[in-house]
Amino acid sequence: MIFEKLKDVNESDLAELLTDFQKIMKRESFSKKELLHKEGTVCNHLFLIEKGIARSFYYKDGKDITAHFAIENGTITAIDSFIQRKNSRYNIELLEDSEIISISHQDMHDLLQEKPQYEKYIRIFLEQIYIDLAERIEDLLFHTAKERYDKLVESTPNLLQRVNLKHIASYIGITQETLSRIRTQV
Amino acid sequence: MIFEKLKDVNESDLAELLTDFQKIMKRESFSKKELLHKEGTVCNHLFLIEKGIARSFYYKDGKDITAHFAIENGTITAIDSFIQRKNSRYNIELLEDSEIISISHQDMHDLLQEKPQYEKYIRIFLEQIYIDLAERIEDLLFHTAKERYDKLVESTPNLLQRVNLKHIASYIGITQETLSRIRTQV
DNA sequence: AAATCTATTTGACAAATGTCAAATAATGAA
DNA sequence: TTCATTATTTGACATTTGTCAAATAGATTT
Repeated sequence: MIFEKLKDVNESDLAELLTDFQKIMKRESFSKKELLHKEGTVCNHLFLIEKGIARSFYYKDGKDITAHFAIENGTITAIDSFIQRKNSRYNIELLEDSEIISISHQDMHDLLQEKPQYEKYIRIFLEQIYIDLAERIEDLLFHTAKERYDKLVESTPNLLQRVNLKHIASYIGITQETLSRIRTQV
Repeated sequence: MIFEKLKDVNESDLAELLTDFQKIMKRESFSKKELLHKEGTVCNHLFLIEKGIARSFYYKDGKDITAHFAIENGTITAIDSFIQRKNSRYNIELLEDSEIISISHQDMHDLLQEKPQYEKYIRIFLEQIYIDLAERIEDLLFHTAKERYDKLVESTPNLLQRVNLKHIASYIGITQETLSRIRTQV
């Protein structure tokens, strides 16, 4: 299932939506370290990870900060830019050789114009990612670095094997050294 | 303008939407300290603040944590519960005597069934609040407590005069004592 | 395998923030 | 106004996390 966030919606409606979305999806292979999106430009695509792993990141005081990871069946884009049509501060980078499906903003916009009944699913998608984000805020506010780390490991067990420690560290808002120390604690 | 987040959309479309939404809006007066929503129940309303101020909060290890403030023209709900139709961890409390407009989930659902063209506006609304939330995450991750405080003061200057320090402190993720010290620094 | 590059860990110390208790200030009720 | 309650500030100290430098471990290339 590609639109992971829509998995609970009515299946027959969804089938039609998928058919229409298939038409505007473009599948492509990319190598590790390639950028799907570069900062300073408007992000015109929503990416679905079919195989592989991607992260969005940006630079804060010269430091590379991971904002989001996406693995198989997940989605990623420079969300602020994709929504607001303004230049993005984010880069999107592949951390493994990957198979990526991309949907252009324009195509999606056109499809929604043509079939406004799909707005509902976009709305549901947004609701889901909003909830995810709200949970992340709670996490940052009310859990220690160790708790955040444990929670991430639990929710995405094999992320650690696939991603550098420094990316995990910046994602949970701590330095690499602190994360290293946390891991060795019993 | 009540739907603050929709202010950039096409005005003629919006006028019709507003007319329809007016029909499902209920205006009510509440006193300071009243709860618009109580934790442990499903939140069935979206609230618009016409006059006054509200906050959503919950308890973490016995401590009262503010998740969100809403002042005039803003919206508030127990968003996780409103979206997912499950019991909420949040309470919504009024911090002043207030005039509140409420929209029931059911009425909104029915209206969207009847006029699916409005889905688009809900989508835009969600996009906007998603961006707000994403900014809040960046804020928490990459700004010091003092920077977060200054930013809040700048974005909502009179919040301080209207809200207890402890609520501001928990909102920006620090203790009341730390906030008190931050404020006296030059 | 050796050399090189990259990732992770460790040490020593500094800075930021938290905790708990108490003092002071502000507010609201009698 | 006075008293009682609530809000804010301050002090002393503990804990968490950051910074910078160096050491070690692991991976990749030759």
